[in-house]
Parts: sequence; C-alpha cells; structure tokens
Amino acid sequence: MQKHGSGAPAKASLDGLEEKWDPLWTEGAVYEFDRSAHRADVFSIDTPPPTVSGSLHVGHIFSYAHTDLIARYQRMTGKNVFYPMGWDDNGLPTERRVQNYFGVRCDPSLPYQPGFQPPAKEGLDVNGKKLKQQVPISRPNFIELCNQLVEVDEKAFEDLFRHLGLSVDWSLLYETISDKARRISQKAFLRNLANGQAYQQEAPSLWDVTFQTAVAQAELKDVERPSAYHTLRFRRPDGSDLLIDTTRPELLPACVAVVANPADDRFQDMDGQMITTPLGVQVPLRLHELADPEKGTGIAMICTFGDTTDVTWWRELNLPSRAVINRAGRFTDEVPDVLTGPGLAIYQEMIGKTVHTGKEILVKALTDAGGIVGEPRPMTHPVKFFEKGDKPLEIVSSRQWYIRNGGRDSDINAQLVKRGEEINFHPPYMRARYKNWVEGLNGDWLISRQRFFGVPIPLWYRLDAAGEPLYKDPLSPPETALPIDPSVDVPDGFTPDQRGKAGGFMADPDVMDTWATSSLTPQIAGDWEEGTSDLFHRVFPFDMRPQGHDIIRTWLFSTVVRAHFEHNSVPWTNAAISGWILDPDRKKMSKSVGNVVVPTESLETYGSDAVRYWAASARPGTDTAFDESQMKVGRRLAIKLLNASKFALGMGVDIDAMNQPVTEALDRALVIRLSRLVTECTEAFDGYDYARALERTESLFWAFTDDYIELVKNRAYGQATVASADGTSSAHATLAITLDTLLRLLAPFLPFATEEVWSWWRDGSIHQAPWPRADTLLSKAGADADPEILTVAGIALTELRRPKTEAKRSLKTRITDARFTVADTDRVRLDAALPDLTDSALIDTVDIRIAEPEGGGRIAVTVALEPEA
RNA sequence: GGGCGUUUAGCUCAGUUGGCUAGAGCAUCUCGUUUACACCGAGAGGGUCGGGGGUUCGAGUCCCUCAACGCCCA
Repeated sequence: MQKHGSGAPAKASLDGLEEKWDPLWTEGAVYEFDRSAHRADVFSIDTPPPTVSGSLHVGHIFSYAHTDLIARYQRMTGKNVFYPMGWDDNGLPTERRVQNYFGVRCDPSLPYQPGFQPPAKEGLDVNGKKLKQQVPISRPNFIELCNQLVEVDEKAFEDLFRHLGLSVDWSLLYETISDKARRISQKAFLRNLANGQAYQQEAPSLWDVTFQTAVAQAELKDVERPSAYHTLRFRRPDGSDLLIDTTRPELLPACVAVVANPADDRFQDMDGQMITTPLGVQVPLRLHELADPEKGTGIAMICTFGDTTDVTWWRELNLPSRAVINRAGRFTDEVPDVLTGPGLAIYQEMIGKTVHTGKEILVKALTDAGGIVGEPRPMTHPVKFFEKGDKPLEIVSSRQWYIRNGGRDSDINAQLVKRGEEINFHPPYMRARYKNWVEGLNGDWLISRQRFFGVPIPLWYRLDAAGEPLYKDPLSPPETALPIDPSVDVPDGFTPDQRGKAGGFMADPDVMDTWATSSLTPQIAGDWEEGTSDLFHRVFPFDMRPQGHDIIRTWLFSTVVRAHFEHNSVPWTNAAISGWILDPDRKKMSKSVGNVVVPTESLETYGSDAVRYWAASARPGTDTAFDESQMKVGRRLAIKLLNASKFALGMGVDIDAMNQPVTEALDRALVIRLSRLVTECTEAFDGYDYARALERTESLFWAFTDDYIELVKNRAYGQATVASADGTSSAHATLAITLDTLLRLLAPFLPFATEEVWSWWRDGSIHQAPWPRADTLLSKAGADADPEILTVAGIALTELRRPKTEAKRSLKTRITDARFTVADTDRVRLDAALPDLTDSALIDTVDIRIAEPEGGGRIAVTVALEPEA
C-alpha cells in the first residue's frame, strides 16, 4: 500500500471513509490470502454463503461482522487469513423467487425454447399489472432465468459486504450452483455411494404436496393445528362395537390394522383377532408399546400412512401397504383391493379429491351408515410441516436417496457425537444443541429432492426389456466427467437415442437437497481435488465455522457428516455461533411479520464502523435487539478517536516519539495499563469473545481521552508550571504509544476510522500491522510502574471538577486552595500526579492530609474557588 | 414432557476462579463556548442483583427449590 503520513485534516469526519478505503484495500490486496502459506500459519474460515435470493436484512450484517472481527484479529497476529465469500444461489428459495419475479414455472417435460422472454419482471407484466398466471417453461429455460436473477442479487450482497468493511478475499468467491460446486457435490456423493454411505430405498417419506418433493427430518417444523376427534365404530369378531378415536377418518380406506398397548389388559388377549372396519374390511388387532392407552379409547387404527408412528408400526409389525394419498395430496385411483361393496362405493366418491374434501365425503357417508358415533370433538395438536411449506406434510411411498447420518446406526451415531466433542463451540453450551440433535435422530438423511434448480443426482438406470428401470445397479459417470446432468448427458456405452427406450437407460430425475451441497462448503471453498490446486491441505480442516444457532441441526451437522466420511476428520476446529437479531420489541425478525429492518439506512445514517460497533457489543451467541442507540455510541467512539488522534498528532507526536523514554509516573501508569489491556484483549479474542475485547478497550480509551489527555495537556504543550524537556518528551512518547496501541486494538472493530487515522502518520495499512505486544509495553513502562496512579488521578480530577460544576461555574475557574484527604497508601500516587493535576484543574495552593477519607471515597477534596468576576 | 439459555438502574447490557461501598452506555436532571472534539465536555439522581432456602468470615457470583420469558427437540 502506498505511503501516507498525510497529517490530520483541519476538520476530522467519518463521512465517506467507506468509499475511500474499500477501493484502496482492494488495490493494495490487503486481505489477499497467500496460497503458498503453510497450514500452521493459516487461519481458515468456512464462511456461510448467504442465500442471495433472500432479502438483505440486519441479521446478515450482525453475524458477518462478528466473523470479520475474528478474521481481522487473526490477520494482525500474523496469520494468513483464508476468508472466502460464497453465494448460496442453489435451491428452493431461488426457484420460488424466479417464479414470482418472472411469472414462470418449471415443467421438465417441455423442450428448451431458445431466446425465451419471460412474461414479467419484478412480478409485474408488460402493462405493470400484477401477474395472475405463471407460464410453464422447460428446465433449461428455467435455470437460465435463475442464473440471470442470481447475478443481480449477488451484486447487491457484495456491495453491502464491502461497504460494511468485511475483510474478505474476493478472489476466493464461490457459488453453490457453479460447475465447481456441482462437480464437488457430485463427486462426494459418488464416493459416499461407493463406500456404502449413500443408498436408495423405496420407502414412505415425508412429502410436501405444494412443492412436490420429499423433505428431510431436519427440515421439519411442528405447527399447532386445529383438528377434531371422530369416533369410528369398528366391530369385534363377536359383532360387538370397538370404538376408535381418530383425527384422520379419511384414511380409513388405508387402514391395515388396529393397535393397542401390550400392557393394556383391555386388549392384551385380543392379539391377532380380526376386526371389521366401518368400511367392511377385515384387519388384525396388534399390540405395540407405542400405542398410548391413555389416548382416546386406548386403541388406534394404523393407516398407510397418517403420521410417522404409522410408518414405525407398519415396518415393525410387518403390515401390508394400502396407500391412498398420491403425490398431489389427493386420493389415488389405485383402489385398495380389499374394498368391496358399500366401502368401495364410498371410496370411489373420494378418488381425485383433496384430503379435506375426502374427509367430508367419508364422514358424511359413515355418519349416514352409523359408522361414526357422536359428533366430532374439536382439539388442537402438532402437525408436521416442511419448514418452508404451508400445508401439512403427507407421507408418500417413493424411491429416495439417503446418506447415512447415524439415525439408523448406533456406531455412526456415536462417532458423530464424538466429532462434536472435537469441535470447540463458542459459546460452549451450543454443543448441547448438536449432541441432542444427533442423539435424537431416527432416520438417515434424505437427500433427493424432486425439484429442478439444484445439483442433479449424477446417475442413470438401465431399462430392461419391458422398459422398467433397474434401480439395483445404477450407472455412474467417471469422476473426470463431472459435473454432469444425467437428463442431458449420456452414460458410457449408450447413445442418446437409447434414452427412455426398453434396453436403454433413463436419468435419475432428482436433484440433491441444498444441504447436500452446502455441507461441502469447506471442500468447495478449499478447492478439494480441483485440478492442480494444492489449496485444500493448506486450509483443511478449517479453523472456524461461523453460523447461526438455528442451523446447527442442518448445516453444521451435515458438514460434520460429510467430512467424517470423506476425510475422517472434523471439518473445522471451532464453531462460532451467532445469535438472532430481534426487533426493538425483542420479537424475532421475519419477513412474514413485516418487522425486518433493512441495513442500508443504518449504514448511511451512522456509518459502517458504528453499525459494526453495535454488532460487536453483543456477546457471542446472544440474541440481540436491533438498537440504534448502540450505533450512536459507536459513532461517537469513532469520531472521538479521530479527534483525539488529531490532538495527539497536532502536538508534534510522531513515530519517532514512540522510541523516547516514558519517564513520568503518570505516563508509566497509562502504559502499563495498556500492557494489561493488550493481554486481556488477546485472551478474549483467542476465546472468540470480541465483545469483551471491545468493552475493555473502550473503557481505557475513554479514560485516556477524558482523564489522561486533560491531565497531560499543559505538559505536552511544554507549558507546565514546572516545565521540563523530559516531561514533555515523556508525554509525547506516551501519547504516541497509546495512540498506536489503541488504534491497533480498535482496528478489528472500527476498520475505517482506524485506517484513516493510521494514514495520517503511518505507512501501509493498519490491517496488516501486527497486533500489539503486552511485553513490549511492559518493558516500556517498567515492571514497577503503578497503574493505580492513573486511577487516583482520575478520581482526584472528578473531585476537583465537581465543586465547579455544582457551583455552576466554568471548569476554567481557578481553585485558589485545594485540601486533599487521602489514605496513606494512595498518598504517593496522588503526589505523583499532583503537578499535572494542579495545572489541569488550575489550582493555586495545595494541602494534603493523611487520613481515611470520610464518606467511603478514596480521596476527598475541599476547595475554595476564585470569586466570580 | 426433555434439553439449553435468560432474569442486575426507566431502557440495552457488563460484572472471568465468591472479596463491590454493585458498574457502563442510553434516557432524565443541572451546568459549562476550556488552544482534539457542540456529531462536545463536566456533574448529579436512580438498584432489597426474579422469589425463597442453604453453604461461607463474606454470595449478583456456588448449591437446592420455585416462578416468568425465550429457543431447540419430542
């Protein structure tokens, strides 16, 4: 970086510093990662790639600022910081946004249309009217539009992050939909497949009828929903009633058994008896401990499939499948063959209807036929939803891909729990979230999604003579061919015209879950096995993964799973967990509630340093309210830093002054305080506690400006009552050392203001300057320096200001006589500060009495003020 | 129902292994144009540290218990 030393301006200002410094940092390659660095000298960060299709809000600023604080600290300690940025442009959020923005929807059966123009922009048609219908387009056209929109969104994010002063090396930028990301995620998947860590299975899985895709356990949420118990009249073999309560009577055609608890003496001797459903179907009564004797009538019907408990019963009791709900969430026309007579007639009414309508039809028919007893009894209960969905999930049987994650294998589970213990969580209690989640898993990770804009599963299947796919033995491409799109590319040994033909092949139609790609961010950012790059072994395992606590179960966990299988390692050694941003009323910010705060306004009003200050004041992991008053404080700190620096430098303080001896006791007290501060801040930062480092630094900074500078002014100007060249030189040395140290300590927090001041008197960038050393400062101060002198001087100064303020006089008022009362232990300290105190407080005569001051304070003073003019 | 976290001045929060006469900032009030700063400075008022019990010479800090709020998982 070029030389500066421009001197302080006449009027210091924060405005425009972002626009000034960001280009200079880029030009000077200040944050560039050195690709020849050895692993031991590297600090590598697995940056969360933001979902660019989502809206920008202060939450982004908050957590990304935290990461930057650590990155800047580590850089100053001499580490080569690997700090990439990535864009998560892959997956459902982008698809949804493209649909709304351009007025299209993807229909994979359509052919590609060159030069296609979307019917809308920003959700409005050519006439500026809100779009009513979405035009169906091909998958390649749809992906083109995704890429187009994503580019605009990514620019907005980059501008924001640069403005905020993130010390990212932008040359390391990656995208989760890029060729590299697709290649790496397909390669990792194929390795998982080869190693038996990935498998496919035809099985009941949770299905979102709106999005038309299967979803994973980690993406579920429970929603409290109104429902109602209906009492159905089943019949025992002897013809007597067996009443069963259910919230889903419409699934009665899918009933394959009824179940009671083995310990329930009302039913335990009925095991295996055949029961007749209200639709006239014979089903067995079975016993299973998951049946709750307290619930309803103590006996439940098992349907394929109403909920996950049904799936468990179905599997463990080895029951047949009579699925009635199709992927559209409607009743299938594949009628269960056990239905006959009136039961069949009722079901035929339900075919093609939604769950809701089907229920109405069945309840009415059964009520008329006496199959339902009494009225429905309303209640509410938790129902499983896809976290992004707004309809209850159905359970549909389908062929899906899974990656093992310990949900069905206790050995893997124990290994993954152990991996969690190898990671330092910050704050440490966040580890419990990881452990609880892993130990509570009850199935493997479902990674296939029936969507379009994602990384395709890189496989094909042979078709037999009848044109049926042979799933057992999929065709996979060589790793060198990746990335592939099996719907376009052709497997080795086949020709394109064999696609879909008997004896030919077909593509796996699915894409991978977005977490299946983002679980590989360390591999993607680190160029895992990419060409000739040797980057990976210089950065992996990473030092730090910053992220929110809401995605411990998804992103954090899935990244651990992938690294465990592929590298037999943790992906990183530290997980720094950020809290949420809450609105000023402490409600979680969410788009649907409409309380999202856009960050641009705050950045303009208060400046980037001030916004960073607000973020840095939040303890790691703590949920934090959006608070403009904290930004005001940050702005005040930054401005004060400019002005205090201007003062020190305006006095002739320069680099050379730092080498002069610090001789005065008050000066030595400040320097040893600095030494201790550096120790504290270093420890705090090493423990990822940036908030503590800031608080401590800030506290000494204000003591420096409010007390030390005021005390030392006369001496620094060479105007002390007992003036000496040594005294002035010591003051200059102390001002220079203090300014130098505080600038460095504040540089991670206030990168713009500190860089500005640095440029007034130093060369290069402060962000490449070394972190201050406590031992250097200690030797400068002398080991016997007494830090309490500064404290005592500060108390005395307050005591001398109070009578002036209370008398409503100016601080410039002379004190004709000051009588101190001080304990013996503090006597020497007061003496040491006395010359500066008398000059600063304008005292004529002084008297000191040795005694315990009354009122409990450390120093008491009575003064006589000069008469009013 | 299980796990985790939070509860300290009107507000937002610090208080590391028990030693504090419990702090900071904001807000409030009263002053002050002092050669860095009015995007400022000085000073003041304001708290039975959620409730109860215990350990200890000493508890905001440790233990037990209860309560409220929040998050995660059933």
